[in-house]
Amino acid sequence: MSVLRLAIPSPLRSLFDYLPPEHLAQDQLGQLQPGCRVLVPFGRRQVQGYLIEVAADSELPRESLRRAITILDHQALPATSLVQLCLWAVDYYQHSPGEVLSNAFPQGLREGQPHQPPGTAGWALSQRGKGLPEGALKRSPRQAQALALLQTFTALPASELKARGLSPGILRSLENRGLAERCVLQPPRETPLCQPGLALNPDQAAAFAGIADSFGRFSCHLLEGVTGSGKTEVYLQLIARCLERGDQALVLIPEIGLTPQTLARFQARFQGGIVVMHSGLSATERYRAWEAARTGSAAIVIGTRSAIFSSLQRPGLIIVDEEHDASFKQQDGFRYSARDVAVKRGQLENCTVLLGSATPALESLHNALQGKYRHHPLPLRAGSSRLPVISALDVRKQALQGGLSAALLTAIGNTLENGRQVLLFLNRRGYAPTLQCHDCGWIAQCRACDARMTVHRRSRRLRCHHCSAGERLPQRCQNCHSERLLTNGLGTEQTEEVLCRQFNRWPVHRVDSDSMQNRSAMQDLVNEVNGGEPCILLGTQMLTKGHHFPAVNLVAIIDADAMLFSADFRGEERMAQLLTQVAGRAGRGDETGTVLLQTHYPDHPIVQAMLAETYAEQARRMLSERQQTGLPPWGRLLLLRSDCADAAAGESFLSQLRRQAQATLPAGCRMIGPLPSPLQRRAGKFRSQLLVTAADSRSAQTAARMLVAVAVQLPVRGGVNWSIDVDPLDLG
DNA sequence: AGCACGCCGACT
DNA sequence: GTCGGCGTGCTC
Repeated sequence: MSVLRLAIPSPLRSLFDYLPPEHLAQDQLGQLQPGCRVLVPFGRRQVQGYLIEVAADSELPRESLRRAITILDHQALPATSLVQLCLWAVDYYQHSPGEVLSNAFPQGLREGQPHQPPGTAGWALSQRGKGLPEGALKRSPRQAQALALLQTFTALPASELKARGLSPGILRSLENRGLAERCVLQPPRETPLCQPGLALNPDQAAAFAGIADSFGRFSCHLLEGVTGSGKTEVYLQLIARCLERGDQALVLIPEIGLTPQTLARFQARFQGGIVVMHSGLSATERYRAWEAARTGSAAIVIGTRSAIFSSLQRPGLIIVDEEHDASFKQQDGFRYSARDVAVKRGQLENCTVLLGSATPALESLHNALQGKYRHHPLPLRAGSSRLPVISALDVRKQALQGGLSAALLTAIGNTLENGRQVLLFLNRRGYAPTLQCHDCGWIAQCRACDARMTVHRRSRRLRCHHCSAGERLPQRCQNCHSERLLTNGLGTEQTEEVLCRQFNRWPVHRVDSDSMQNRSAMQDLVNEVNGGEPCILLGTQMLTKGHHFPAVNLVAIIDADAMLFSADFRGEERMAQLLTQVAGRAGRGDETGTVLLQTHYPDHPIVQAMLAETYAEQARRMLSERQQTGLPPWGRLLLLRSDCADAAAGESFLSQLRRQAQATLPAGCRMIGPLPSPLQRRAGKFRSQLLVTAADSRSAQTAARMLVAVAVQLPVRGGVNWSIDVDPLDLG
C-alpha cells in the first residue's frame, strides 16, 4: 500500500507519511511528482505539505497514518531539479524540509491556494459569435464595437478591451447572448530586443569567450574584476548570448537597494522580458514574477538571495554579482548561502554559474586557484581611468574635529574648491556610541543587551543597535542626577555637524539607514550626486555597495582603526574588501583619485598591506595564512547556537550535546565550547555557542548530521532555542 | 511553528 | 467560584 511521504512546513526535521486521498486511482498516484503540494491534517490543523516521494509503505503502523485531504497540484510547479536542489539544501544545511521546500513557492502558493494557470483573463468570440454577420447588433452599438474588435483580433485581454472603453459589463452582455466567452490568454514568450554591446578590451573578451564556450553544461567561473573594469558589460554580453541560445539568465544581487540601478542598466540593453524578484514586491507582484520565471515567459530574472530558489523553465546562466557580499548568507532560520546554493544549482541544472566581484571571498578565490572554478581576472580599468592612490594619514597627537584631522579637512576643502566630490566612510551611525555622566561615570546601557545605547541627537533619543529598545535622551544621569552628561566616541551624525559647519557652501549628504528611511531616498540621492556638482557624501556600509559616483575624487576612511582589531578570523578579509570597495568609488573619471586612511597605527601590518598590496595580493597572502591554521576555506566550520532567557540552561544544553556527540564525531573534527557568544545577552536572551572545526567538507557534513541527530532527541527544557549554522560567516 | 492541555493567581 | 497566565508536549 503506497504512502505519500511529505515535507511539512514546521521546524520539525522529519518527513511525515500519509495515506493517499480517497478516490485517487493507482495510476494517478504513480504520476505524482516530488514537489506537488498536498493538503493534509497535521495535529489539529490543516496544512500544505510538499510531496517528497510516493513510498511503498511506511515505517509506522498503518493505523497511525492519517489520510491526505487533497492533492493541490497534479503536476509539480517547481522543476524536478529545483526540488532536488531543495533536498540537497535540507541535508547540507540540516534544516527542516518543509521550510526549505516552501522557499520554492511564492507567498501566494504557500497556504493551500489553488494555482492560477498562467495567463491573463480575456474575451473571445463563441461559436455563435463567430457566425454572426457583420453589422449585427445595430441596437447596441457598444456591444457591436466589442464584437467587431473580437472579430478582428480573435481574442483580447480584458484590460485591453477596457482601455478601449469597453467595460466588463458590455462583454458580459455579449456573454449572456452567447456571443462571447471568457478565455485565458497565454503570455507570449518575451524575447527581449537586445541593443549592441560595447567593445570589450582583451581581458573582457577573453573572459567572455571562456565563459560563453562553457554554455550548455555545468561549469563555475570567477570573474575577478577590479572596480571599473567592466564586469557588468561582460555579464550583459553573456546574457545576450544565453538568450540567443533560447535559455534564461538569473542574476543575483546583494540587496534590494541595488535593484533600480541594476534594472536600469539591464533595461537599457534588453527591452522586455526582465522580471525582478525581491522582498519589496507585493504578494501579487512576486507571484507574477515567479510564474514568469517558471513558465519561461521572462528571459531574465534579477533578484536578491531568495530568488535562487525560483524555478526556471530553461536555466542557462546564473550570475552572482558581488559574490563576496555577506547578504547572500541568510542570517536566521534557514541559514543558506545563495552563492553556494547557486553553484549546486548549476551542477543540478547543467548550466553555467558566474561569480563576479572586485574583492572575491577567499572561499571563491580558493576554489578558483584550486581549479574547481575557472578564473577570469580583469586587472585593468576600462577606459582611461586609473586606480586610486591609497595613503595613510597618521592622526596620532593630531587635533580631531568630528573625527577629522586638519590634513583631511584641508584635503576635503581643496577637492570641493576644484569642483569635485568627496566621499567619507564612517561605519557608525548615530551621534555617538556612548552617553556618560561626567560626575559619576555612569554609562547608558541597554536593559536587554550587553551593549551601550547609542546617542541619536537628531531624534533626541537613545537607541540600542542590537534590539528594538529606544528611549528619550535623558537630561540627567540616571545614577546621580547630574546634568553633566557627555557623549563619547563618534558617529555619522556628529561628523555631519562638523562638515556642515566647516563647508557650509556645499551640500553634505549623510547616507546611513537612519537618513535613508524610504526606498526612493537612496535613488534620489544617487541621481542628485551624479549631477556632478561638488558635495560631501558621508556614510556607513550603505555607501559602499554598488553605487557609482563618477565625480568623487577623494575618499577618506575616518576611523580605519575601528576595523583593525576584530576578534573574528574574517576581520582582515572583510576590512580589505570594504576598503577596496570604498576606494573603488574614487576616480572613475579621467583623474586619479585619492584615498586617505586616518589611523593611529600607520605601521600596523594590515594598514601597511592596504597601502602596499592590491586586493588580489592580500587575498592570496590571507589564504596561505588560513592554510596554516586550517580555517576556511581550507577547513570547514559549524556553529551550534543556543539562546535562552536562562543563561545556564542554554549552556548546559550545548554541554550535553557536546558530551553525547563527542564519541561519534568523524576524524578531523574538533569541538570548541560551549562558550558565551560575543555580546552574550541580546534582546533579553543569553546566547552561547558550540563551534565545530572540520578538516574538510565531507567530515563537516557528517558532523552536522550527527550533531543535529543528537540535538533533536535531547530534552529541551526551560525554553532553550537552538540552531545550527553550516559555514557560518560571523562567529558572533 | 501552532495548538492544545494543564495547573496556579486576581477578578466579575 | 471562573478567566487566563504561559510551561510542556505533540504533530505521520
